[in-house]
Amino acid sequence: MRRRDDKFPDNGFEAWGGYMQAKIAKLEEQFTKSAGKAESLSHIFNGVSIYVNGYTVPSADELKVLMSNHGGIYHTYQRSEDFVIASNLPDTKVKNMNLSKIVKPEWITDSIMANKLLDYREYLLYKNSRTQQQLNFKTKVDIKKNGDVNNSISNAIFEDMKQNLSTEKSPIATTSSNDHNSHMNIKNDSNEPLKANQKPAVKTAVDPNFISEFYNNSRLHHISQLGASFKQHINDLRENSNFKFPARLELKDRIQALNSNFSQLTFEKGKVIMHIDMDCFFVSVGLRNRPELRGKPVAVTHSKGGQPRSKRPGVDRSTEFNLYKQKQAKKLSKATGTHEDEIEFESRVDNIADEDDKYGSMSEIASCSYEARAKGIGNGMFMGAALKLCPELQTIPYDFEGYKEVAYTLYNTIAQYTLDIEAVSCDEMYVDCTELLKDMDVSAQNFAMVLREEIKSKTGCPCSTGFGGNRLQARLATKRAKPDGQFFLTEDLVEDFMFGIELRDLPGVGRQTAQKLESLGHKSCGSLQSLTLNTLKTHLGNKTGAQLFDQCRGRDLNTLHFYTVRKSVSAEVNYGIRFENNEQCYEFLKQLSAEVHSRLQQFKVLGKCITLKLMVRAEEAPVETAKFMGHGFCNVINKSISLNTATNDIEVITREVISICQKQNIDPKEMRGIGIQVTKLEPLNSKTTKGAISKFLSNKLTKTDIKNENYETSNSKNTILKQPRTGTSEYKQTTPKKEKISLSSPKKSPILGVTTKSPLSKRRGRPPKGSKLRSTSKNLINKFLTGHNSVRDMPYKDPMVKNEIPVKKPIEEINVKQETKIKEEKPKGFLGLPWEKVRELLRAWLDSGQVPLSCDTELISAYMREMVIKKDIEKVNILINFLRRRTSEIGSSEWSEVYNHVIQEVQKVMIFVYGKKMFIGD
DNA sequence: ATCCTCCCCTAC
DNA sequence: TAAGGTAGGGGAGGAT
Repeated sequence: MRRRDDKFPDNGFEAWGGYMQAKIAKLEEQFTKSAGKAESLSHIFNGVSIYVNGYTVPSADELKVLMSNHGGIYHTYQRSEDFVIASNLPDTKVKNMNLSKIVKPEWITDSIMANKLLDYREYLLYKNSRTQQQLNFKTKVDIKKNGDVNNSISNAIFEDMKQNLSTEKSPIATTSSNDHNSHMNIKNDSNEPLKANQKPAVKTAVDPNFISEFYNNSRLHHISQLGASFKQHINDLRENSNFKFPARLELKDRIQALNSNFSQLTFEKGKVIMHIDMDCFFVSVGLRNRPELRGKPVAVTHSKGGQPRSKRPGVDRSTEFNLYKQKQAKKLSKATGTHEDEIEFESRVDNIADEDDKYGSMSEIASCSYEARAKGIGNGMFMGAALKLCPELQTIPYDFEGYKEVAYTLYNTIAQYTLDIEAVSCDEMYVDCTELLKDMDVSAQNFAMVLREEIKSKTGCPCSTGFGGNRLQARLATKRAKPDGQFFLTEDLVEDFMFGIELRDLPGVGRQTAQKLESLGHKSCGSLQSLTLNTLKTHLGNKTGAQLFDQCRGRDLNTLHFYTVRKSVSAEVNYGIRFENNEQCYEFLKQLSAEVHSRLQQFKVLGKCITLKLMVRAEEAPVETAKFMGHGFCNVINKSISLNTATNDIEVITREVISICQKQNIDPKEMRGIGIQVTKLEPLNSKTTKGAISKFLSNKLTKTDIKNENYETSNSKNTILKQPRTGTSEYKQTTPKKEKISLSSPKKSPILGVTTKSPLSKRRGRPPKGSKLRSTSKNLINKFLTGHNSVRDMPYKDPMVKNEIPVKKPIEEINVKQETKIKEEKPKGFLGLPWEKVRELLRAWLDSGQVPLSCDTELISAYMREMVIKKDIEKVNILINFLRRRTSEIGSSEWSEVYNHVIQEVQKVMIFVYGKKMFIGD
């Protein structure tokens, strides 16, 4: 079934062929290096992809089987089942496989490459069907002239195809019924041959490959994905690190070579938090190899510049723009009490000319240089408006590969020295430098200087850093430092500094909040300080109000999060959505579901809640949108469905979203945007490792334990949630009986991924008012508890307590005993404590100078287990580090046993929840 | 009270 | 032409 093109590289398309040849040569090299077998790579174009050395890459299905036989996960690119290729297998594993049939993961690790290959395949498809035709060589010239092969390839090919196609019917459409043909991406609505003077219709979401092409070009998509990948990157680095940083030595050398002494800086609370951010990231990356543009106003955008276009029929920009403005005015008047007509505000659609005007471009500016900013241009602004402000504005294209490269360099540079990093986005992070600076015994100033220099020399891009005693201060300091600078917001500066900060510059204060605050008469932090906490809460809500109250004083209680856990997975497309009928809409939902499914797999999660987001043209809005293929002025509909069991099943997702969509009863012609979101996530591993865990737990739970009544049941299925009652009878007394869930209303454990819809809420509750924690207890923790804060006084926060959990009997387990009653007892008061209290408590316990009681150890273990289950493992990590340090300082065997026990307990749950152990340094 | 759902806001 | 994504926090208001 597979055909083969043995004329490679293509002789009629040198620039492109040459480019591909180089790429493929590189692949070959990698292949040869790892396998030692390959001789050449060439192409087939049967809709499958590349093949190696005369051996075909297996089909998607074959590859799936092959990979999974070796314990790997198969990946596709472009969401088209026929295009490969990547696995998550380690090299060694791949080497042991039949390599001549497998494509190594690193061959194609980037989407650009995948796209080029896809393009190439398309081209070959195309060429093959037109063997008699000579290609137009104009594209070659264009490529040369442009000098930017990477970015002109697709367009060049496409242009070429269009030109050739315009004289006859699409060759692809005629070749066969093979649906790979659809990759041609040339839409011909009428299915009639295109006339010579007819242009092919534009691509919309109806095109089978639309999603991948759109995502390829979407800056926001790239930013989002890349940002998320760094959160994961930091997680991974932390997990695999021994937290020793040999590079610090060399860094210290460089600092000492500076031979400059700075005074010791003091930051609030002795913390040194650094915020680091690349300066106009996209532009800087683009300027690396465009030195001639340095110092000029430059913007990164899709638009090539002010070439006026002819008007699309039906476009009515002013009507649409007015709708945006009205909506904004309405919102503001509601928020501020001012009359709609009296509100003045700036809108993004101000200053946009008509489509056929030279200032009419509605291409968004992703990033612009400081020279451009000086003229009033800003990120997110439309190109038309920007050109009005600065007609000499230079534009440069996106370079997503470059962003990735620079971002990785940035992260890996910092990660050499510390892993106390919170990734914010691909070009921005917070770093807790407290330990680092102390350990290296260097000044923050020197450290910043050398670090920034290193980043600049490695990436060719400038960055700025800000230092402060908390994340807010560090962030504001960075803003002050920009561009290409550093700033230290020391303790003594905070008050004055904050006074002058504009509210809009506070993180979390966006357009809406800023305008609301302005309507209250406040523009700066200094002025907002005159408002009371309650006033703020009244106007902005409890949390936001309190946050703002702190923020305008330079306070920030939020700590850095070094370890992040994803809470939702989604994919949406709000561009190019134009359906003729419901079938097209459902087909798109199917494809988008596939995208979401693929992401769920990628992140190894299942979800229980599926939300469909629809953007529908508002009745008053013109049918033809102001922005080409944009969504225009829309109403947004969000509808969600909660499943009984978490899933990542593509069929289920597709079925549910289509079902939701049908219920909305929307004219498909009016759809302008579609998104699918999956929430209430659970780790995929909790299901797959269930068997192993159970086994582990059964082994762990010896008969003696059971006899000793440490557990009230012999069934071990849910011991993960159970708190062993180690010895004392105190727990029994304190467990309020009425909280026991009777067997007659079976509830399932959420951690096993089989929670029914309701129990989460049901099983929560306060302890009965009268219930007292054993105040007579001799154990220290309880003394501490009672002495410090009576449990009843604590904000009793979701203790996740179940006293009794009926065990769901796995269907596959026939031998399981029938007694499914499990009793769970938890030291509720302790588990209800806020984390800070626990830390305090832990410290008090460790400093008590006494021999630890096992019941105290259990309390701590139980708390940490719950934290892991709640996926709050960052805190667990901190507590464990603290515990390790202190127990090793104490040095007694009892305390080290305490530590070991806690670790063991935590790891058990970690494996259960995350599928792997937590990294714990030594 | 405490939840859930839908919606808004913010950030990059 | 143009590529208006994605995740998280939080609030309003109804259901329980």
